Amino acid sequence: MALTAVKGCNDILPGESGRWQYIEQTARRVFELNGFGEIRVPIMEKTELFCRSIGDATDIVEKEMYSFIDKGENSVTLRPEGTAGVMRAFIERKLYAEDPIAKLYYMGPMFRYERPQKGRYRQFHQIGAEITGVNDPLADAQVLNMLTLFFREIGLTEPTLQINSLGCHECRPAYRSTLRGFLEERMDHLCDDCKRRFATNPLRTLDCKVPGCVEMTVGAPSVLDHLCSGCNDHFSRVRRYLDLSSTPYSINSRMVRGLDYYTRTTFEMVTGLLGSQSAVAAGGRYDGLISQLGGPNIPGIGFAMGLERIALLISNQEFASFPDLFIATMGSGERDVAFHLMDGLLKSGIRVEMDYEGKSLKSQMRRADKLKSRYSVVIGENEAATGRASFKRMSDGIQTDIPLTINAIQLLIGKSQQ
RNA sequence: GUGGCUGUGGUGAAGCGGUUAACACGUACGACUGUGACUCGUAUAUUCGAGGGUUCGAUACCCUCCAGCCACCCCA
Repeated sequence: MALTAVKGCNDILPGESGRWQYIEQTARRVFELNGFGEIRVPIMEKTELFCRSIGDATDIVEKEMYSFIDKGENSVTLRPEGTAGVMRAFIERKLYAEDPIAKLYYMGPMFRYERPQKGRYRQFHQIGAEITGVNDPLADAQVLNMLTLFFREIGLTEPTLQINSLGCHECRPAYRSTLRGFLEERMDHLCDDCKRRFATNPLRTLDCKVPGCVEMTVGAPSVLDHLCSGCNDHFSRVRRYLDLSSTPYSINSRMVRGLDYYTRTTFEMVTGLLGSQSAVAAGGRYDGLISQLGGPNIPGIGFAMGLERIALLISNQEFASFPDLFIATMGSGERDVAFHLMDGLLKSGIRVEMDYEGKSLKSQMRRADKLKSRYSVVIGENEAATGRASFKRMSDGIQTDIPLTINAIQLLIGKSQQ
């Protein structure tokens, strides 16, 4: 194969795109119901934006970014996630000036230079939502309820909500050193990865899969026991609101984030059905991000969900649609008649296919069958002359003789539609 | 970046040193010269991911590369 797609980049073919449209439409409906408006931002940003928001020391920034120098010698990067660009726009376009409370959603491709595997690609797609300007845990709860509603609407009960609190800039550093102290004593028993994590991100040792590490961290101090009173109060109110709305969740005090900007509430929708990619949606609060990017001191909370992963979870559902009518023709003069008829029917919203190339009637009928057309009609000399034709219902072969007019056809097709 | 597995037509695959590269599905056309599905017929890989090597001979054995999948790291 001479020309192939870039590694880890996929084509979504017509047979599959219906599934994607369904996910996107459901998200739009649920998010807009909750008062969110779509924001469309570039898929490319200055590299610096991601370094400053996601964090210089994260894996995303250190090794996964698609960055390059453009002809103006600026370093630009294909966005590895959506929040940074949305917040950049929020600040740059001064959306906060009119209303500090913004509820925004976005969808589109993201890019990370990783080895592809199940449910993870170099170009992947996310749908995300953000609320700015609300400190109150009500915002956290609304976001979580909306996410839960989305999965219910999409027909999935499997992913379950897990929540945690990572504390704030006050209490997290203290917890970090407490945890380090705990780990230091067990250093010798930790795996090599965890020894490295000890330095870079000690919280990550808590969800290491190596049995030895799991064993060693059994009695590890929990973030939730080390929250400051503000964070503690915030987290308990989030839980209260979730209980109030009967939103199912579980607390996972070992849940960690890969991006630096998260504070307080973090959450994931997790599933056991996607191999090692368990998270189908994830997010959290990011109270310091906007000011860190040079904007006003406004809090935020949001999430992103992975379209590929959701598409895998609903891959058993069917989304195909079929023609209402297939017009077969006998000669070139009749094809003119058929084309004119097709045009009129299309303009009145009836989905029609016809033969394009003057094939045999047999071939045309086979095609009508293959396309799963509901009806077919043959237009020959007779029909063209009399203006009447037999419309065949493909499911049972029953033919109905009606005039070749838009109205009559509309009536026939509309009638059996219900 | 690391590891494991796999690469035969549009698809699923058999073949494992000498075959017309089996079979099935799909696709196209036909059997009815005005009607699909079922049935039947015909066609559909000069070539086995690419390049080397071993051999009289390699799709098969060896090496290198490439690609895909899955896993690790990390993550949606």
